[in-house]
Amino acid sequence: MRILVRGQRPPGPLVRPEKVYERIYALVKKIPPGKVATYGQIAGLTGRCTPRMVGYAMAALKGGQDVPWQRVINCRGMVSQRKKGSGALRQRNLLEAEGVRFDAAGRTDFGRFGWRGPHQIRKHRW
DNA sequence: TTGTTGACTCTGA
DNA sequence: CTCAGAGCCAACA
Repeated sequence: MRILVRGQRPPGPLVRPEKVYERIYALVKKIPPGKVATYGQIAGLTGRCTPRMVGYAMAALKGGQDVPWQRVINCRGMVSQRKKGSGALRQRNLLEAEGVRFDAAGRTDFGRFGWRGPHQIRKHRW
């Protein structure tokens, strides 16, 4: 029996990439202002998808799609650094404008700003 | 076709 | 607490 590890995809076929992106974007749109979700959280809610793919979907976003990409951060509560560009700084500024606070180490408090999910999410479970 | 590269996360040391 | 290694897989050259 295969052990399910967070950060890795559950067994079973992946849905088509386009569908995955659509699902991811639809989910991200549900995150209310002032709240943040993690890549892994979105991946888990999307199903059959990995956190990396969520990050890739965010990176593939083009302007004018009305997706609040800034509300997706990594599992450590920090804004993920980009390889290129200054997107991370912009993301942090947008979040702070929504009321999300970061400590001196650049981390936010999931207890206060973490999104609970569309209805009920099962934390630490796929 | 094959390599390489990420806006990730987990485990173990 | 930090750090490295492994696993993941779509996009790109």
